Amino acid sequence: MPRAGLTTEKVALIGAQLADDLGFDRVTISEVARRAGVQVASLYSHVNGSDDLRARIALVALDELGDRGAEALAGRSGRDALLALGNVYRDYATEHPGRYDAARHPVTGDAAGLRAGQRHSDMLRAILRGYDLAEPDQTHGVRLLGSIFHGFISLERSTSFDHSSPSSQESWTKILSTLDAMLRSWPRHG
Amino acid sequence: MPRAGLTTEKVALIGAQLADDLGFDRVTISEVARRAGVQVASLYSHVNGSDDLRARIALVALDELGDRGAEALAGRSGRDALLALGNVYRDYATEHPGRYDAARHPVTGDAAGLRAGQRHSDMLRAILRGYDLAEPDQTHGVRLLGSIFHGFISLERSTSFDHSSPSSQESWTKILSTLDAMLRSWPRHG
DNA sequence: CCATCTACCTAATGCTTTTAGGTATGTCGC
DNA sequence: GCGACATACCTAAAAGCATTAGGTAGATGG
Repeated sequence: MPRAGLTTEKVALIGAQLADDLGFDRVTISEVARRAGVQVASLYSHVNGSDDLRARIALVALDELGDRGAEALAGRSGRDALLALGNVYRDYATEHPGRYDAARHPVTGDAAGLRAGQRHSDMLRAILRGYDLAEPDQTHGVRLLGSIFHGFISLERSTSFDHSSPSSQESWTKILSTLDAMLRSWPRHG
Repeated sequence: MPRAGLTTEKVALIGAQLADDLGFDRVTISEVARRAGVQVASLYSHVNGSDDLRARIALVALDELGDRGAEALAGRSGRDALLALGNVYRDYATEHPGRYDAARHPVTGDAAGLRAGQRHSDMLRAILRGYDLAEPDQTHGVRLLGSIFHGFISLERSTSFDHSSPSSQESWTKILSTLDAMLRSWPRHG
């Protein structure tokens, strides 16, 4: 029997695929082993148990999202940047629902997780450079952006918006436009 | 041995308590049985397996949240209503983190779940009566409200906002004020 | 007080997680 | 090529959770 040649990274990727297929909360070491063509116990050389596997899937997702976000933000600012990053998150959640859930999973205390999270808040802050916000309003703005992005995507995915008019897409567009207007006129609402 | 006198409702409440103690994703039929002082198999007379238990916990949370929301909205309108309902959600998430997660759990296809969800979107729509929004903007507004409420609470609870200035509370206040302003000036954004 | 209902039980099966310790495969220095 | 090492993978076993089948006993109502 030829060996599978697994690494920690490959195990995490198989887990990410599994999350997209079955849902993040249905990810199991056993199923990863099955898909890798390997005995269950063998995975414990690569991953430190079930929680560690989930944390590594989260990291995969955060990194992929970070890469897409960075590319989307390059050369854009203001409203364009806002729409571009929002769509990156939303499209990623559609394409990779399991990975998106993983990314929203609290990665408590992990250094790599903190760094990945930092990267995302840095991107949000970069968007705000196109608006005229000084601290502490800039931080409030980062939190507002994060709340709307993740809140909308979460509600949309829980099918709360389904089967009703206007379409979810219309609301998304309208909300981001309103958010843009809000950020532009922020100082006046002090 | 005196019998425990369980009902489906009591099992769901024990599950809800368990969710708050250990986390919603750590809720297990075995642990509920342990806390109820009953054999595991006995729970299957009250609950239709693990997924059904989780769905019933979600329903407990949605109902409790609905009751608190209805009370908070009584006699308030506009900005007051907005702040009151927002604080209901946020405080509930702080007091009952496991139940809050349960409430955000998609309850697919259940009639009671749909009804409970409807109640919450009705409350959001009631808030918007204090602002001057005609359809389809009213629906957009409901979705914006839901996104910000749940998005902020979710991010705040994943500790993304910890250990930094300004405080999470300041951002919450500021964001709700901004939201109020967004809704008041909505028509002008055509 | 007898019949009925049902809350609760024991027993058994199968799945997942995790640890302990052994085997064999790939690689590197000589 | 050939020992020697690292480690990817294995078997085995123990423990926990989910679920089903079928039986027992405590409450309820006529």
